[in-house]
Amino acid sequence: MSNNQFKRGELYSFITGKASTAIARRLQKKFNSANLNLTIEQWSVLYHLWKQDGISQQELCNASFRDKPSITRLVDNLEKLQLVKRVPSESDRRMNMIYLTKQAQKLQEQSMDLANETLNEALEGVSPERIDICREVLQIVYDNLK
Amino acid sequence: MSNNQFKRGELYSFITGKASTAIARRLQKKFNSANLNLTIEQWSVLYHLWKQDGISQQELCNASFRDKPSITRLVDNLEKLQLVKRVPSESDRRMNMIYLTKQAQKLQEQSMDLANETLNEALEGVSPERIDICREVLQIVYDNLK
DNA sequence: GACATATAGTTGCTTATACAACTATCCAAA
DNA sequence: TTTGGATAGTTGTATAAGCAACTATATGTC
Repeated sequence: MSNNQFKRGELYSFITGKASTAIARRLQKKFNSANLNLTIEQWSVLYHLWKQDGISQQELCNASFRDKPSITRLVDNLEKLQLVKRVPSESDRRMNMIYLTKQAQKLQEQSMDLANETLNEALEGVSPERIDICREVLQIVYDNLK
Repeated sequence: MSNNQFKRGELYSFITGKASTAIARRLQKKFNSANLNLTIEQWSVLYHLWKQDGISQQELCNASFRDKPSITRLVDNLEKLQLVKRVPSESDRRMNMIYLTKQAQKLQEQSMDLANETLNEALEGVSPERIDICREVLQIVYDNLK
């Protein structure tokens, strides 16, 4: 310690992700209050499908930075909730393409509003410039380690 | 969206904490390679005890931003690993004071070195000024929501 | 075409988190 | 001194992550 003056005391919270934990908890509470029967993790999978529907589980792994078993089980649970459907690929029978149901499409606007609301609360009092720097630093961290 | 120009696409990774997940995975791999039989979560509890030994489970909850059941079970597992001991408080019989064992004291230096190494890898190419801004933003986020 | 290798997905096991409900103890006010 | 509320910790249940081992399918090479 330390070629970049990182203070030991704050190192710890960087690793454990206290900030993102706090955001996720707040968002989960908003989901619960709105009677969206949905975990943040499930929502994060839907988020990628709202961007592009009908992608494979492997693509969901890459997009959501999760391993294959995690996606298998998240898709299991999302299927139970009737929010997605597994459709075997015709061109490659190893693959499942995951499609949103109409019910899931209906959730997009409300849940994204709650997510934006949460982020606004989280970032209250932080200037756009500083948010941008923070975002860039977190992106570099991710690229350095992924 | 958006009184602070937060871009939707990056909003998501802020919430899911991709950066802190990447850091934690890297550190866990270093622990495994070094044959430290220790999870990141267990390490984060030890971290607070290295700062101050003999605190209560409730104080560990506050320090590590976890709820009581999480700490109960982490302390359970740390006791099984013979890294901490529960000692009933004499002044308040509801409380357990948690003490490090000698074995846990030995882990401090090696594990902190690996944590610092991980952070240096994570933050490679980021200027101290930008790290500092990022740290401050994450602290504000935490304070806004906690 | 046969075979080795890679890829997509699943299952089993362990650890951790979140929430609710519970026990035990403490403390303060009547 | 009793009683009611607060606090410390535990337990049950559900969801999720990480890792290894597994099946099925695809692909490239001989």
